[in-house]
Amino acid sequence: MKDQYHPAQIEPGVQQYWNEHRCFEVDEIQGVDPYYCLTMFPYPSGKLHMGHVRVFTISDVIARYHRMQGKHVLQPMGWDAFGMPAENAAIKNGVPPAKWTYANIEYMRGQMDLLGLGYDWRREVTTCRPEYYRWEQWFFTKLFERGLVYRKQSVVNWDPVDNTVLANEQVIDGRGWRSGALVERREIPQWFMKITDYADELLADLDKLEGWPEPVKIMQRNWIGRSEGLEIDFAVDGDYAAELADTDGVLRVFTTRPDTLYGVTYMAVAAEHPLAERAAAANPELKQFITECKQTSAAEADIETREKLGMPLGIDAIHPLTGEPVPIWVANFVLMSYGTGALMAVPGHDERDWEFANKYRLEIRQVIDSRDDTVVDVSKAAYVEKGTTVNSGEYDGQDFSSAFEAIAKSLEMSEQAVRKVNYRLRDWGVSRQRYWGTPIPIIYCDKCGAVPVPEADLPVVLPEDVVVSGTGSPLKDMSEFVNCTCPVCGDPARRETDTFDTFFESSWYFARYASHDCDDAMLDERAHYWLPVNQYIGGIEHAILHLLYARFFQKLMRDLGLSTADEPFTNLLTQGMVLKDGRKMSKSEGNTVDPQALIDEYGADTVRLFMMFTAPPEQALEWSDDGVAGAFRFLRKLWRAIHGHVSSALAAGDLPTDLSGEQKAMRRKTHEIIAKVSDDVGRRYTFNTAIAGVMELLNAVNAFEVITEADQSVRQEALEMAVLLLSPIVPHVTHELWHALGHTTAVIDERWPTVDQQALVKDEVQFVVQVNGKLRARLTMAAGVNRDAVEAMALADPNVQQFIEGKAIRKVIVVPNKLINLVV
RNA sequence: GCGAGAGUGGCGGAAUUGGUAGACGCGCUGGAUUUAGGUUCCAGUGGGGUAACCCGUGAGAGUUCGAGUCUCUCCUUUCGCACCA
Repeated sequence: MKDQYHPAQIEPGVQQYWNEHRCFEVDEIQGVDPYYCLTMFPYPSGKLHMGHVRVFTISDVIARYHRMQGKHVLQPMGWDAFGMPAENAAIKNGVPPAKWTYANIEYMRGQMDLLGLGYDWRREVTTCRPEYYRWEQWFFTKLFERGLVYRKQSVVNWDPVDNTVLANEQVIDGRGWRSGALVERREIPQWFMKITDYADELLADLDKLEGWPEPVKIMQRNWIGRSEGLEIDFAVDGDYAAELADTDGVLRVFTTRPDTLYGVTYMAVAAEHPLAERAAAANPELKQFITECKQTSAAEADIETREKLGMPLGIDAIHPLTGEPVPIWVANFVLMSYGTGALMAVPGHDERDWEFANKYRLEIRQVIDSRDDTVVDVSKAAYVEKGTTVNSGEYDGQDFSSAFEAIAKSLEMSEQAVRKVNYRLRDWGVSRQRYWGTPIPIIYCDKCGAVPVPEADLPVVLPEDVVVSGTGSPLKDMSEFVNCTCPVCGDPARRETDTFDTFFESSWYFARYASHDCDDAMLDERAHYWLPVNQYIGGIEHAILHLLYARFFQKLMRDLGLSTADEPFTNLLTQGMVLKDGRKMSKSEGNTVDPQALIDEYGADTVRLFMMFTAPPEQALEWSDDGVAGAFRFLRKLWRAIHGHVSSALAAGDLPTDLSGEQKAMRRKTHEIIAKVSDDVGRRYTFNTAIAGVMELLNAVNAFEVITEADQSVRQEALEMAVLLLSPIVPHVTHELWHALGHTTAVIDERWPTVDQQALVKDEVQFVVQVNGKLRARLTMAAGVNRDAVEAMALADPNVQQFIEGKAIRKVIVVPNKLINLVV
């Protein structure tokens, strides 16, 4: 054993050992306990950043820990390879996106290997390869046959100068990022998937996901946003049959509060609503207003944070119960994509409606009174609680549910309303007007319409040798791609040039790892062996979209008979970001730290240790150069301790049965730490406290004086345990140290240590004595001492006496083996 | 605007079930060894006070024998908001 720790001299050799012994290659062996540990696969952006290093290390530690538990562990890796950055790089450097992407993958894979990450590389999945995306094209055509996909008009950000669709990210302060032009919302036809058909199941199954963080489940519940209410039809005064053709000639709105129907004093529609368009045709001022309304990005956050503006259309709706005319307004906060793009406004009992009414001097009418003493004054603020109906004609004096029922029944009878379950969740628009993505496998024929590409003609291969200009997809100009024949009638036809949302690829890759090389089906029986994923790890930023889409796809794959699992991920760990100086590490902030330089300087183990020690995985991690140096120092200290131990003249044999007090204390510490670290790693995933525990153990070892062979044996045990407990986190150095401690086996093949309960037995405990909840003494007592004895000891303490002198003891609280509180 | 988190020494964090606030590490101070030092070792390190002790977990209230932990109000901040991945 070398007397100094030199990571550069050991890490390549250990990695070579893993490769030669194929340590991470796992097959579908029966009679073992499979464990599928998965990291969210990265976008190949160029080189690894600290966020990658963090999430990969967390996963690798979990995978290695479960391997030590005797599980048959699969940990695969792949590339979410389609996306905008490749197109941006192409515009900037003139390199085709494919070439850029493949080069990045090669480089990043090398970096992963340097970090000692234990992947089964045989299963690597790269989403931009036809072998991968052909199956999602196939899947899409199957869903088309089942009626789960459809095409409709939908809003995008339109750059009127570059004549191109922009992503929300490409809209900066309402302007196109390249042209600087004011962005408009524009409607174009796009493909949608009916995720709302699965809304109820996606909602209900959240309750089954016991291994998911509660906040993520809450966010998904709120995102799905199931609400029960009424869809109410308001007749419109005048002939608007054409504009309202979709809703049978009426203005249809959804409400969860039909009990407030008598409080409706205006209606509001979205700028894109046909009624608004119609009214604008005859009113230039209104037309101007609607144009301005549309001059924001399509992002909901932008729409919702704008100043609330509106204008009357000069059209009235007819109140379905009172027959009164109700003015219809266009308002910039009404979303065409939610509900029917129109709403009934009850300013007395809805905050947003109130603000709008207050601003435009619209009538505010109270129709709900409180059920307690609260004074309701709707001229001051909206009263949004459920209460008792007032000013509601024959429905007065009812509580929420009876008013709801009575009004619902009445309107159902007259066919002016239906009960409806509404979702905030919208169908998933999967079309992107971009080149670097999976071609949507659809052919447009003048005679036959939109026709899915037949299975025999799949994949629709994306041409990789292209020039990207930044003004729309190059596919549109490639006649050899666009021109084709209709698979139904054989007439000349045109191919769809839009590509899939990249969330499409990331919604099923976890399943493909199991069947990575299957070339005659999307998945095969191997998927049954591995799915569902036991542990999924990734950034909290994916809490809603990616995780919801992946859950949706799992259910679709199940319903197509490809998998049996209802849910894709049994346990989920969401990891926090890596910050520097309190800010997100990013190129634009100019505060990135290159992991490569750190690996070169300190070795992979130090980088891994720092990442795991500095913060618990769910929290944001603050970068610190000094912290990295500290992690390195700890590994050097461990190395030195073991070097000193094995260089001593004393032999370590079996542990003697008759131990001294110091030896017992050392062994107790060792086994307390095994118990703590096992809980921290296995149950709590608090790797930071696990490492702190091993640091404590090493401090105790260094303070433990070794004179006899028995001492040496006690120390041998402590050092072996430290090495085993750290081995998932710092696998290279522990591989070497395990050998140094005299073992011929590889540490990666060792089992996780178990606690010797005998070693934990304590003769004495420390009691905390409080007077009125304040610490006044600490007393050492025999373990298991009874309540009266504790009280007597506490009362006898001179410092305690000082505080209880002359006062009556009213109450005594004893927490066994821990604390006594005297209340005076 | 809506939804979900977070806030504890100079810094990262610990306190797992309402029970000793500050484990472990970084930094800093003093000392020893070496003096080539980004070496190692020892001691100290929340604030105030000679001390006994008092104060202290974003702010304010509340529940409790006891609150960093539970409840309410507020402030700050991070993430997501459907075309960033």
